[in-house]
Amino acid sequence: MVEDIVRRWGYLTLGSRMRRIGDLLQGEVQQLLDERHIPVQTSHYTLLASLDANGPLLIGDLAETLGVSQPGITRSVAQLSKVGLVTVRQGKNDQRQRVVTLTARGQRLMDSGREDFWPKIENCLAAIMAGQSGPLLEQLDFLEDAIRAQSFSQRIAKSNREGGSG
Amino acid sequence: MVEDIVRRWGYLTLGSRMRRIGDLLQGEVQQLLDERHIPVQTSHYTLLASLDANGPLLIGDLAETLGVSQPGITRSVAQLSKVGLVTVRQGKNDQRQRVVTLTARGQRLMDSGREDFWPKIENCLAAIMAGQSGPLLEQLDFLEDAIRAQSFSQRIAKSNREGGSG
DNA sequence: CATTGTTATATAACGTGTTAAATAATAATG
DNA sequence: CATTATTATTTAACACGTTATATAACAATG
Repeated sequence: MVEDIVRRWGYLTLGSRMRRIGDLLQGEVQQLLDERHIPVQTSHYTLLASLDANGPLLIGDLAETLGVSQPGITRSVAQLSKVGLVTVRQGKNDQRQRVVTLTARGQRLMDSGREDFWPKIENCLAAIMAGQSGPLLEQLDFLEDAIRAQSFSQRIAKSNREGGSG
Repeated sequence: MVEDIVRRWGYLTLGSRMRRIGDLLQGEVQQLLDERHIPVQTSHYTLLASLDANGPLLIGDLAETLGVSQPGITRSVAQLSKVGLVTVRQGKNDQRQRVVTLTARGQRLMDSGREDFWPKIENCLAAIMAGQSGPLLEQLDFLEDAIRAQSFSQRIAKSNREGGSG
């Protein structure tokens, strides 16, 4: 049996470790989006949510808000525009600028997300991590195990059966 | 001023958050590798380290150990083989298998890493995170701020000046 | 022993991030 | 006002992960 190097080596491989857990988490969220037939990639969802929170933004502002590079935003916006969730128009005073705005459909998506989808994820992770307060590496072990043990989808279904509203 | 959505939204965006910090960390390690003229990508380094720890491994074993997909390993091994850090030979009994082995040069790289490079990273992160034991999100805030405040390279240079051996 | 299934690896196609260089609008300067 | 620098965005090339599928060797079965 071969051991999981990335995990055992602690800080030395923390970078790989965090990316790996990040991927896992994004996968879980993607599954939830797919189940709800929300036609969006997890990464794009964050972009839409930023527009929902801040109103129309420039490409550069989005890059700054989301902490990714500008070319990444250009590509995401192009895809979201193609599926009709955002529109892009030129800046009024400065014609270099591109202003990205939620369409009515995009806005509806965010409205329902705010009410239903977002709290579910928030609760799910809050429940997993409740009471955890120790060294980072231990909390990461715990989180990774928990995600692999039961999907968010299952957790949410279970909490619906038990609690109703939570 | 636009706020950092990924950070403020806590658990909802934890996936993006962890990937982002993972990328940051890998970038820091990459910088250290570059400074030492170690001609390897951070991600490849883990693969080499696994071979160092476990001895020769099959492609599939590497995938399992490192927690990445098998095609990813195939590609990494091809690149490492091209730069002469590993060799690949066919399995003796089972000709489908490919056995990946460190070359002498690869082994030397790992030997020096074990003595010099790895402890530096370990110490660097241990120093940053020393005493941190609270909710995951707070520790992530702390870690991200710390990395952005001072590079690993600077931290290590500083600790060399002060402590000598640490 | 030809056929069929399984296993180990490779290849292809894609997603999504990056940096570097190109483009085009604006601002600044002689 | 022509020229040069700066800024906002796009395009291109690459890194590296994924999943789905192809290939080729091995194992099992009639």
